Amino acid sequence: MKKKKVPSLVKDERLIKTRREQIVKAAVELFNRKGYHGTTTREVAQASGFSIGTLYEYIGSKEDILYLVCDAVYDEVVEKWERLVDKNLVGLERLHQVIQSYFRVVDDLQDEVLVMYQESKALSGEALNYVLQKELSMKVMFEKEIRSCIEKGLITIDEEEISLACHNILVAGHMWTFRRWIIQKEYDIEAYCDLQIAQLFRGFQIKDHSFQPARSNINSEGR
Amino acid sequence: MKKKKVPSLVKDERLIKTRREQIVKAAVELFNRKGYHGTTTREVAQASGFSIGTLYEYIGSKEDILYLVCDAVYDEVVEKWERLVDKNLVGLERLHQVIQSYFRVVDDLQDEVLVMYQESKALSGEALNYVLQKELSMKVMFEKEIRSCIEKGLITIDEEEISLACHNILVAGHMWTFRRWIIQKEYDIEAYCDLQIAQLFRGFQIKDHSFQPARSNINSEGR
DNA sequence: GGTGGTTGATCGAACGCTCGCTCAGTTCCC
DNA sequence: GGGAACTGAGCGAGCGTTCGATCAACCACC
Repeated sequence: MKKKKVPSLVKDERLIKTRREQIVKAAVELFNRKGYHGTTTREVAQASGFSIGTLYEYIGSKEDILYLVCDAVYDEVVEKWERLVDKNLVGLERLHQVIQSYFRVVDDLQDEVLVMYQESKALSGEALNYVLQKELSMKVMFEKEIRSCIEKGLITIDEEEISLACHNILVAGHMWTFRRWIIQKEYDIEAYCDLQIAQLFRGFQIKDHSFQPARSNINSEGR
Repeated sequence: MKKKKVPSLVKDERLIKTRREQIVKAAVELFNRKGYHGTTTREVAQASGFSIGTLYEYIGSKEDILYLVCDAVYDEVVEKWERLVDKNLVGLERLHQVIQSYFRVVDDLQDEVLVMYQESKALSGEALNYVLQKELSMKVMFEKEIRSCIEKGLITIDEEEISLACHNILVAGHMWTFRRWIIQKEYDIEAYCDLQIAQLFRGFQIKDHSFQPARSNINSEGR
């Protein structure tokens, strides 16, 4: 018995993963359009391409869907974000590009980001904390970049303003998706990004006089 | 027949108003805590102090409650706001104080503001547009103040940045309520207000060199 | 002052419906 | 032919909403 396929006691792990990805994908679109509470499990099932019964083979409850969505979305955002950041950059150029990448990912994954920020509050207990923690960790990423610039002597900024600056970046991204009918009519993402970063950088006393935040151009690798 | 009381064909208007205020007050608290979809009409009735049957004497549907809430909240915010603004101020001091007043009202009416921003999207059609229009008009108030300062030659700011600046103020207020569990741990409202205004004003080229945005102190009339 | 009638405010059981979720049965594929 | 994958009718709970019953206040009339 060399390769006797073990009759798995559990269901095929890969299938579970695939099915859950289908569910998440359908759910993101629905939650984005109708909200978590406004979406029924039947709708999720139908949009995923199977019956309500099958849906419940892969999830335990409706809230599980939201949890899967938030979890996946966060990972997707962070992963895409990290892929966009140019590892060769240092100093202010790097800080600039990290923020720029964040805005671009937010624009690229609008539906996902909106759900992550808006619907996660419907989660309860553990799951809610878990997701909010993930959100916080994005803020920490910005904080690290800013502190790195401070340590290198590139900028000066009041200690109490660091955290607020990071909040403002996060929220600026969130708002791009949240009230799109207002902002997105006036700006495209690159203009929005440039203006927000310019505003943010005015809060830094910049010591590196050679630094000039370049206007955005489409030089990032494709999405 | 001097004072013959006319048997009113319609219900007592004043009673309707009072009852609706009761309903709105209870609903704000519930919507804030559990969201619109997460709140039942029975809960609203009980929290308002009467039965489900009576509730429906004063509203037409559940969505009516949300509409009443959004409408009332907006008016309350604007009214309190206008009362806080010192009419004697002009120029940059006035702009500064208008923004400061906005933050103070937002802090004072946290629950209401959060519901206004977060739950209004559950409205449909006309009602949604109506509320969004009211929201937009708050932004316009800031815009007017900024343009007034520009016309007076007090500040210079890129035309395309004006709208974004106003938008950022609104969002900063929203953020104060939306992520209160994290932000309000780090700052009190006055510190938050000072820092946000400082950040905003860095975006203006200030021509009036005598202007020094005073640190907040509790000099406004009591709430 | 007592009485019967009218009115408007309030109540809560009940209705019809939709929801999240289950499970006995079917289909599909190795 | 056996088990994994899938189905959808059906369940009970809970939802928004309705409506006939109840109650207190008031008025006209004797």
